[in-house]
Amino acid sequence: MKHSYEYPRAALTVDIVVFALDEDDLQVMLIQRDLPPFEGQWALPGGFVHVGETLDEAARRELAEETGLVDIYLEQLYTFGQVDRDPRERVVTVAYYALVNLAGHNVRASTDARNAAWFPVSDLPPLAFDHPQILEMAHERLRGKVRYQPIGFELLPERFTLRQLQHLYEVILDRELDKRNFRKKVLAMGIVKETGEIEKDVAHRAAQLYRFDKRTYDRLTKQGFNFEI
Amino acid sequence: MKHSYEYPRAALTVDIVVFALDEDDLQVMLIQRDLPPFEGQWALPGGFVHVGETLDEAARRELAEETGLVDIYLEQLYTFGQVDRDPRERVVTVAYYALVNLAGHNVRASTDARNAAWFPVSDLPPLAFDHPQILEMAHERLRGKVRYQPIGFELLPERFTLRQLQHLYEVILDRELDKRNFRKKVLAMGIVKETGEIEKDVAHRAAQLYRFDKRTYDRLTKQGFNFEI
DNA sequence: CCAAAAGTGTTAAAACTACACCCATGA
DNA sequence: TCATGGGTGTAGTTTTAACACTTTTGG
Repeated sequence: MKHSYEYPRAALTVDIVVFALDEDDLQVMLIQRDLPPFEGQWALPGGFVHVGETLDEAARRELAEETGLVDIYLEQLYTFGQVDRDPRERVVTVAYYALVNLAGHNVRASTDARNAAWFPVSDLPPLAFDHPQILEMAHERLRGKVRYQPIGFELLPERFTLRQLQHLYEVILDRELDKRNFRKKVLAMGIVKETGEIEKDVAHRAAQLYRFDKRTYDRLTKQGFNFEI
Repeated sequence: MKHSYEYPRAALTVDIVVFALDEDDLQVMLIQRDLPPFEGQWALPGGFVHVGETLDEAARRELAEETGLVDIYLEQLYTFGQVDRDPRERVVTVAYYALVNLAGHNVRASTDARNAAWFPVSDLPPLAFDHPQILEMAHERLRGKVRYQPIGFELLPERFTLRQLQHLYEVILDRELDKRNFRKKVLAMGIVKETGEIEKDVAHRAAQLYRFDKRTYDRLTKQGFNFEI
């Protein structure tokens, strides 16, 4: 207890909503708590911000420590400061959301005796603290953001089929899209490029593999473009 | 110095970017600092978050204390946590932005021996801390948000002319809009309603006064509508 | 040869853009 | 009567939405 201040101070934490996409669903990574409060319950990965690190650094550090995820897309979401959101004391948390492609990252199933697991956003266990609210806001932000920035690509492997891309949008936006119109739109925009390769080991006609063309995207973004699908 | 913790803690503040609209410009309210660091320089209104209040409450309280503004549109922007953003010690700030209509609010010119004043965003004085960065992000958010939510109405008096509304969009988006197309679009959307009243004391034909129709807006928002102008 | 997904065009409706003149008012 | 901004319509273009069949491949 060597650190004293004239006025009481809130503790500062970060919490991260990590999204990934599997065959059918948008998934979220949760950690099973091994300490009170909410011992045994599921919660978002996160932890205290050190006094010598930025908020982004804290989020990446906690993510690495608790889930093993590194080098992923990460963006600040919102800061939650309800007075009683933590039963122990005043804790303000800066929430982040992150996007990963399941193929490219090995997720540690368990770390520090903690249990980490993926859950579909449509079927979540009870969550600790105000984490349901944080998760809901992250999901809404993802739905909104995907309309005017192609961040969705972060959820796919480097090479992907147009079907995968369409599926991604259908899952995030929660509605069906017309295949022909979707392809027309995406190809006309020029933000994906053919790789010349095709899918392997599928029990039907193999699809072309595409990659995200960041150069074209960056150019379009500066002019302010609309990614409505 | 009675408040002790096991680990060092960052101080937590709020800062608010208050936008208003005058005849020609988008304006921002600034406060002249009367204490070091940056004594005498202009800065965003803001201050420390008390341990017993939420972040929103802190922002509204500081705004009332420093500028006299109450009951205005206020929304959280982003949390800034660079380690060295305050030269004294680690300070994390939760930034907000606010929108006011100049007609409806009396702004205290000076409070607590502080000096408060409006500056056009296009011509700002040097600012303390990382406040230029905060202000830039707030401006960008306003530009972006105005495209899919009619928050711009907060900058106008309750009754306004379509010319005023168009001018607002022109200032925020920083480009000229076609008068006929603008009117067509706004009226077709149905989010403004005629009041039957007309402007007074103008040296030309008096314009119809309209008011924002929040009911229609709320209905449209739920269906996810597009306010691109 | 069957199942499963890939791939491909057209048409009608809606939305958008560009553009110019007369009107009402107060000074 | 003049200066100032208010108010109005149309036509060409672009964008969007709806819609079904053939092709390829592996099992």
